[in-house]
Amino acid sequence: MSANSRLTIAAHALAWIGLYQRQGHEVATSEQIATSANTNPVVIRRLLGELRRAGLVESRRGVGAGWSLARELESMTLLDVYEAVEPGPLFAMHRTTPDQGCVVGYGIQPAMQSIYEGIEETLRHELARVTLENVLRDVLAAPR
Amino acid sequence: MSANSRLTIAAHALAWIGLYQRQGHEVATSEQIATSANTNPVVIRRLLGELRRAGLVESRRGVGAGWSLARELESMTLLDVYEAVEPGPLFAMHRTTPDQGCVVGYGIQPAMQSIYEGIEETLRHELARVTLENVLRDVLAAPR
DNA sequence: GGCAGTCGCAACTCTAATTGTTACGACAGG
DNA sequence: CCTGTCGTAACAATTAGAGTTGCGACTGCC
Repeated sequence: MSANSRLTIAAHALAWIGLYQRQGHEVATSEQIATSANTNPVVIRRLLGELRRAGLVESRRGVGAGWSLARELESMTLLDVYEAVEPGPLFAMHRTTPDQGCVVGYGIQPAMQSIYEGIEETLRHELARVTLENVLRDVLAAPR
Repeated sequence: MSANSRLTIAAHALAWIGLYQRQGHEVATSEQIATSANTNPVVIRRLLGELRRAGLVESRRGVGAGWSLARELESMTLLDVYEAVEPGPLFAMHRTTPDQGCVVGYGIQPAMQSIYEGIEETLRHELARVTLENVLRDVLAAPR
């Protein structure tokens, strides 16, 4: 599983913007964030675009353009970020419909679906317990 | 996320073998299971091979060959299956190392790592609560 | 009004993982 | 020896994500 660093990069970007603003700057550019995350500015803009749609950040255009937080880091959780950047469910069903003439083939999808839903609900709960403020604090607490 | 139906297919196969054995048969072939799951027998053999390494199933070769359960369905949980068939962690880090000269780039990976570990631990707990016997019961309970 | 810096977005390539397919040797019972 | 099935390797097909390039849109400043 998981060739999927979207949540990590999104948290990185938010922590970076938050810290930068606390240092007195108004906006951060996708270029600066991309340098810190060691990736391409367009990748950052795409992710931040999804976060903007979710109401977590804002962007300005024109000269002195860039990104800023739409809310305090304390009020954002990893669940907000997860829902903004992760499209699909955690576990997938069969990619082709199983044999509906077989008892197992017929019943397996509803069975797994409801099991998976319960698990994803628990995952959401866990993600909701971590705020981006927590993340930034942990980041700054790393020993040098 | 998730172009990943391995856990689903593995659970399907185990439920199928379990039910087939309860109907009095000794072994199930990868061909039969593949028909029920609507996929290729080699895909099933590969998955069951991983489950065999984990001690969940056994295989016979020669004439009358096939697969059978190594333990009762009640004693297998989705966690056993998950660990047998899913290689990596749920969430990935950056694919390239972030800028170690930046405070955020330096601290983000340990921070996210420890958060993710806690979340995966919770996920494991949830998966361990569901036995394959539960799955088979749910499968058979599907309304026709 | 023109210039410069940055976002917005589309289109494309590159890479990696999973799945599907084909092929063939190994094995065991009749 | 023949047959059916596993074991496994090799390769193609599919998909998702990440990376790149290009260019129009926007806005503050000169």
